[in-house]
Amino acid sequence: MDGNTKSTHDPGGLGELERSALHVVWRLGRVTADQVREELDRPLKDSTVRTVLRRLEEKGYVAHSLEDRAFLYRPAQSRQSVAGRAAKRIADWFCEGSVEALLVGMVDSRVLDSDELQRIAAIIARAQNHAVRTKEAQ
Amino acid sequence: MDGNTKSTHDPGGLGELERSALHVVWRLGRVTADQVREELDRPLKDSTVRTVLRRLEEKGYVAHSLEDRAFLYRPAQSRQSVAGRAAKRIADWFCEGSVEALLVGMVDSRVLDSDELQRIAAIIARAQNHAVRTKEAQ
DNA sequence: CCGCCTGTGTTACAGTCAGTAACACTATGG
DNA sequence: CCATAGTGTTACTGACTGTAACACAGGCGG
Repeated sequence: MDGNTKSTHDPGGLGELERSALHVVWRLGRVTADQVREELDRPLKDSTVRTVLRRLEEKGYVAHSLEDRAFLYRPAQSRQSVAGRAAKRIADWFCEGSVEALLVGMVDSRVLDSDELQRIAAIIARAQNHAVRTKEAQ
Repeated sequence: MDGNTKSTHDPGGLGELERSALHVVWRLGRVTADQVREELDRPLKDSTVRTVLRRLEEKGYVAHSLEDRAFLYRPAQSRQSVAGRAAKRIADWFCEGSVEALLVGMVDSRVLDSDELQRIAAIIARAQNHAVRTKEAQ
């Protein structure tokens, strides 16, 4: 088992509890471990939640600062960014990196409707243009 | 502990070797375990590859049939389908199921360019319409 | 001044999964 | 009837995650 096989796993993969905790951090913005614990449906010990948050921090998903001698966690990456890069990984894994192929796959497997795709593309384009114009105007 | 926590993992998640093997199956279409082994860069024992293929079958990614008293593996799901549904999972996990939000995230995190998205959407729409018209014509 | 409360640091264990492979078994052709 | 080719079974290891206990430190009320 030479073990050199390099992180056999999805790097930065998240367990279910880790995702739930991350969601809480995203939702509330700045939270203590205890607040996270309260938000989670499962009854968990304090130390459990703190461990999860620490691991999330090690993985770069959240960050913390000391506020009033207590840890305040906050997101280190936006939901969007995480989602976007996760999608990119999927494209890398199954579409040789082609995002186009991924979109085709989504339409193909009825995860996404072709009309909807066009609609969304238009919306995004508009938002983008608007942002650009707004920035240029300043 | 209690162990009821339901598959703490990415369901249907694939390891690196499993993905590689699956790619070989997709590429060659119908293969024996030994052919897969030859295609893989890593030097692996026959039994290793057979185990991987068996697990891929258990997970529903490939299927096999006996041909000339040897196992011939073939894909059970298309690359597209797997990619599409993997993307859907990402949307479920990080975008509350909204594929739209996922696409926004991809543009946002520069995985996908807004213009490119529009271009792709147009291409897919054309392909779709063409397919529909072709089918209707028959 | 001292123990208590609150919050952090550290360590650990069990379950699951993926990578890897040895060994046992069976049928088939020579 | 045996060698060979191919399948079935079982196992071990390391990583990752869920889960938590226990230990430690610094203010605060008495």
